[in-house]
Amino acid sequence: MDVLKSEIINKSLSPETPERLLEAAGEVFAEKGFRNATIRDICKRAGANIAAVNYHFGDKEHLYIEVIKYAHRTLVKYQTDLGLDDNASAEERLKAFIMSFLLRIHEDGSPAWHGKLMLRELTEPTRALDTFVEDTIRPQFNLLNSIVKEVIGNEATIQEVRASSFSIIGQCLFYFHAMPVINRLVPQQKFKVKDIERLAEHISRFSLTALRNRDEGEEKYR
Amino acid sequence: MDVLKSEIINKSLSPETPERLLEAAGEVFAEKGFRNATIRDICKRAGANIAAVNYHFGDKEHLYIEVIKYAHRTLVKYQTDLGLDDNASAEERLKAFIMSFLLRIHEDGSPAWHGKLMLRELTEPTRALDTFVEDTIRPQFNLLNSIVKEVIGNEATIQEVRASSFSIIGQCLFYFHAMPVINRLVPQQKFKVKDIERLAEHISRFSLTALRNRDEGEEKYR
Amino acid sequence: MDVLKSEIINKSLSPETPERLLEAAGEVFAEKGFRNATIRDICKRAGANIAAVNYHFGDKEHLYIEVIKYAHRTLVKYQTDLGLDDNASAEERLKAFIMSFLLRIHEDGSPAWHGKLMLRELTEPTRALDTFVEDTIRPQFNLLNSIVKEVIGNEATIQEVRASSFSIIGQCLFYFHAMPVINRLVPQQKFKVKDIERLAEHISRFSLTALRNRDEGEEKYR
Amino acid sequence: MDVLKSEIINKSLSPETPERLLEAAGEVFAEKGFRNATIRDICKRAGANIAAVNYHFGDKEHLYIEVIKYAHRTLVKYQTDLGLDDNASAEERLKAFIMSFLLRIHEDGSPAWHGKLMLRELTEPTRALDTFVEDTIRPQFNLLNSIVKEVIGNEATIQEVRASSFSIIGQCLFYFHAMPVINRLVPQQKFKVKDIERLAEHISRFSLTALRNRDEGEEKYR
DNA sequence: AATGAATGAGCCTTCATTCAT
DNA sequence: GATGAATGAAGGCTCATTCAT
Repeated sequence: MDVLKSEIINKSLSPETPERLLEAAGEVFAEKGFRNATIRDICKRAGANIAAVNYHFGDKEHLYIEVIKYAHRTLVKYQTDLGLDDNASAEERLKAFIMSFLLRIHEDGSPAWHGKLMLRELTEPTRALDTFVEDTIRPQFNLLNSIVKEVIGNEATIQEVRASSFSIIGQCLFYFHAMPVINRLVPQQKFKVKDIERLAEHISRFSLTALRNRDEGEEKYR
Repeated sequence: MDVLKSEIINKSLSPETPERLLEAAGEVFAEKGFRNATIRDICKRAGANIAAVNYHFGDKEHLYIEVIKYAHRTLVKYQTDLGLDDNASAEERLKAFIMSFLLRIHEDGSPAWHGKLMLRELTEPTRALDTFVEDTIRPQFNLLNSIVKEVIGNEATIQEVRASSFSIIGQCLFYFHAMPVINRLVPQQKFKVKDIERLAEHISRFSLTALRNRDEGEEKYR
Repeated sequence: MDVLKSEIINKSLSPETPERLLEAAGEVFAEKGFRNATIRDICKRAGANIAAVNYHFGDKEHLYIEVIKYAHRTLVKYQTDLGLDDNASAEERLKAFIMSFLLRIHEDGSPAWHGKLMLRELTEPTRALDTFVEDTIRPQFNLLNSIVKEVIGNEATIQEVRASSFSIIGQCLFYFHAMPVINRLVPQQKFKVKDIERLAEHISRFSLTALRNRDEGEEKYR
Repeated sequence: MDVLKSEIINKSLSPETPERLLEAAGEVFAEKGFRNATIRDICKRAGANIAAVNYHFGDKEHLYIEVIKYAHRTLVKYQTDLGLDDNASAEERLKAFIMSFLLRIHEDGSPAWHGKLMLRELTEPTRALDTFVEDTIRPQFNLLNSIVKEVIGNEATIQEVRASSFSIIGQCLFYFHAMPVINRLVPQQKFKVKDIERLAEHISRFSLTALRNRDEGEEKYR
């Protein structure tokens, strides 16, 4: 009986059904993927009726699209400049970018559903990917490109800049794509914020060293 | 009609049912994931009856496990030393490793199902991951670690070596995880073997530069 | 066509789906046994969709359990004292017990599904048997024991009482277990209420005679 | 490997495939019933190929029929007079009949598959029941009737005799039909040969007492 | 004479969706 | 505006049976 009561209280005090559905759906889609997620599960977590998804969003796919948009809005809201002042050096800005990137897809050291969902979208793209790329990813990519270009210097070709950006992003994403494997290869405790900082440190150093000494590599390999 | 004909040809000329099932299942599992793959689809592609999976492999999960093993066997079979002689330098071996790694998970420029399946296993690990890590991944990881250690020099800690290996692998994997996004960010024709070579070139240079000048980074960031 | 019509009538006038499912499932389980009964058949008889069982009862096994409980409730509801007044003799009560027992598992002279289902549960016990024994059978058994004890007299051991009760019940059950054989050994018309009365008469007489003259048997056989 | 070897040895030393199939099928049919028994299981127990049943018996149903016939042949072979001499009294012959009946469907205290199978045939008759009744049951029934008639005396009607025979058989069968319930009502150790003797003792006494004092019952109840 | 592979029908269950209120 | 009941299309799996050797 108390369960029922608390559910009712929850219902009246918490956000309205559509937002509760979005939040619940975000978790479930992130965890199970689009097809393996069930509407029943989502509705149960949201404390909503089984027909609520169809009622508010039409069908499962439209719910998914709205979740992607919702995730983007949320990310944008929490996006900060990480305390950089305007005349920070390119090196500082790169390091800040990496740290921000890592933090955004982690939360309490484990990937938040926003991050997980994006990773899914990379690996198993749906129709939502197009808007997702244009709204969320490309701005970030352009920002990173401009930083990289500044570090390398103006003589760098656009191809070189892009490839270097991908090298940097690839390093970051690896720690989320491959977490199950990493944990098996190098058993360790849970990933904490502390570890994210160390990780950002490593990736920054590795990448900056590569970028700054680019001419050396060029001599030997071209 | 052609479908029928090719099926008949398949049946009479191609390998026996179990192998046809493994091959078909590999494709489908890679494409759809374990749960979204249907036995009906697999059997149809293999030109086998719907009950064939049950007969030869017991159930869907055991089929999947056998597919993972089969993929491992196939990868090992095609593994080569890429023409390195015994006294190749660490730099040469690193570049060969990267090239081999990229080639092994590509086929005609797009990820072969062996590669795709492994990526899936990274992102959505199943019970097969444990053996997969030990049989397939750890040996490669150890090999890479030893190469990296030789490049950096003996003073490197094990943590540094591992982090650097992850940075290298991360760059490689990015081009498979994120292919749909890459294609949207930088529209291009299909990924061909030629592109893989250029890619290996870039990753090698980027990584070697970072490794060789490691002490510089250390001064500035520690 | 009549089938269709009666189905429509059923749907609108008859009890709600869960009860219709219980009733239909009772018949089918009784007739075919748990494993041979098909959900399709049950749903068709209940005029319900194939997914109705899953929706209302979870799965086939839970439906079965509920059918057992439902049968118990139904039996209890129809249980009467058969018009005995409070100071009826033990003999009268035994005869009433037998008559009631026979009537309860018959309907129009042939075993109703409640009865059949119980017989099945005896022969092929499922997990439902435990509760079935405690809820339905043991109370009846205790009642019979007390009547038997009163007829024999207080000097009877508990073992003797039980064995005699089993002898009585055995005679009753035989006419349901073995009906197909009985009909072949002694061809006759359908079993009617009239026959049940005659049968109760015989079993009562046979058993009472045995119980009342128990000491005689004891002399000769012990 | 040893398993394989011993199987081969078994195969060559044990009876020929058809008989091994009959024996195995008897066990499985008795345990699971006709429909729940699987050909795979039967063949595995018989150490035969999955296609052996169809090869030797045509199909599952014909195998079943042959099992019933086989069970009859076996029963007849082991049937004895239990050491009665020719001028034994009706009472002695009744007791012997009961003992023989109980023993025939038990073996080592638990129902052998011959017995179990017959019980199944009573409850869920198949097309095999007709021959089964005529070949196996009716002779026994006639024998019992003649004994009962002798005990009661010649004035008994045929209806009375039959009803009494059924009362006797019913008592016997109860201990096999209802064993799971009996064990729950009166928890006890396993049923041993000793118990069967005691049981035969009780049923004999109960029934003889009833038969001998029949006129008393008649007075009161008719 | 006997076998292992292969078949297709049918079962239980799950799921997104729709209906009636 | 919102709900619980109901739907029908698959999906995984099992089974008796047949095929090819």
